[in-house]
Amino acid sequence: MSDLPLSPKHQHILDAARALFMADGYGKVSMEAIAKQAQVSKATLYAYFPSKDRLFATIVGDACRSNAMDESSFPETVTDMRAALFQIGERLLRFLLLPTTMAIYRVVVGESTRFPELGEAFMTAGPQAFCDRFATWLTLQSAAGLLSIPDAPAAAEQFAAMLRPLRFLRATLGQAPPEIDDVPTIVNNATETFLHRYAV
Amino acid sequence: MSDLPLSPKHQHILDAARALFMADGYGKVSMEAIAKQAQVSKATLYAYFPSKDRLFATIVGDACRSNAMDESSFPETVTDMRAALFQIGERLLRFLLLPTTMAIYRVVVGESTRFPELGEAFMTAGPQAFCDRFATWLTLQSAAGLLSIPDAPAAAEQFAAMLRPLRFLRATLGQAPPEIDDVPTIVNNATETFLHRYAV
DNA sequence: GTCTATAGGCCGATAGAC
DNA sequence: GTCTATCGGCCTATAGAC
Repeated sequence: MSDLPLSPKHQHILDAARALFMADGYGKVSMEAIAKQAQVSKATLYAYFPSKDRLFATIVGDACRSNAMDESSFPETVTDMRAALFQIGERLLRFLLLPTTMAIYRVVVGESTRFPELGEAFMTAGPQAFCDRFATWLTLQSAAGLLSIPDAPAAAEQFAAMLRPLRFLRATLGQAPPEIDDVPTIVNNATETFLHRYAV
Repeated sequence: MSDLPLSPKHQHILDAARALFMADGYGKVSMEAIAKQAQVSKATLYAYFPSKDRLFATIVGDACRSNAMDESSFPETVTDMRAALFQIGERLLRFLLLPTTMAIYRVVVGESTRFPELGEAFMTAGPQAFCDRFATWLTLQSAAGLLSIPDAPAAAEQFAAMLRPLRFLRATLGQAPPEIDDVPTIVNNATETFLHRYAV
């Protein structure tokens, strides 16, 4: 949230902790490993962060708040609705498949019992924020006569959900190659189904 | 897999370990806690299972293989396609929302970096198995002229995906009440969209 | 502020009595 | 087979020197 300039050491610690926590979760990472990665001693580490819990919550909470799907992801003027939906879907799916995004999801799900507040921060800043913006955009298109949508939030969620087939779940579990070559196929299929339901 | 009769003590250990692992994941649960819960000593625990890793993998692997969505979930003769799809979807969604199912998913996702083989077992026995059966069923309906589906596996995945909107994600993160009253709404919406796309 | 060194505790796993 | 008792190690967190 705050963009105060942090000392280089502070930043190094944050970077090291982020890398390790995102790769291995909470339990597998020790404060000793973080100190080593950040090239400081454990005592210095504890001078900056009062506990492992706090450091973890800070890292993951911040990561949740850095969302790449803001308002600029939705075109203002639409001439070709199919192309517009495809563009939105492709951008979202590529964002969801980023290693960073997948890592955050894995960590939040895995530690949701230990840190329930992270689940809330993740939902609010991530999926919920996207669907809210998308639903607003859909309502505008519907009002402009370009779509016929009775329940915009539900429609937004359906579209987003269709971008996560088995292939996506496999990536979540770390079983898919990093480069996904069938993104267009998935997005096309979602767009097609969406338009069959909600086109005018 | 094997249905050999296990000794009561063996079963008690499995039950205790399952309850604890499913509730708190791998790292938070100690062998001491499992022994205490099963009312045996740690030494006895280690007489039955060689290590914590093995015990965990056994528990989660077995849980993945106990899948509630088998062939009987798909009606053989269909008179009302909308009703048939609704029935399949409702059964799947209610299964997905079971505390046990959610717990398995959380644990598998959270420990997928430590135990990659669990992710594979989960996918194969769970989502992949369902989508395979569902795609087969869809192909039959398509051949019978009741649906028009170019790509049955993709259609099956789309339908399953539409059953997991934000509300479902919230449940995954432990933020939703156990009783979900809007299951019919979600399933209805998915069925409707699916039929708009794939009805004859 | 930053280090080395260590306290203090919990955990996984085992030895040995019964 | 089952127990009690304990080892060895790693962890979080801190004290004290510089």
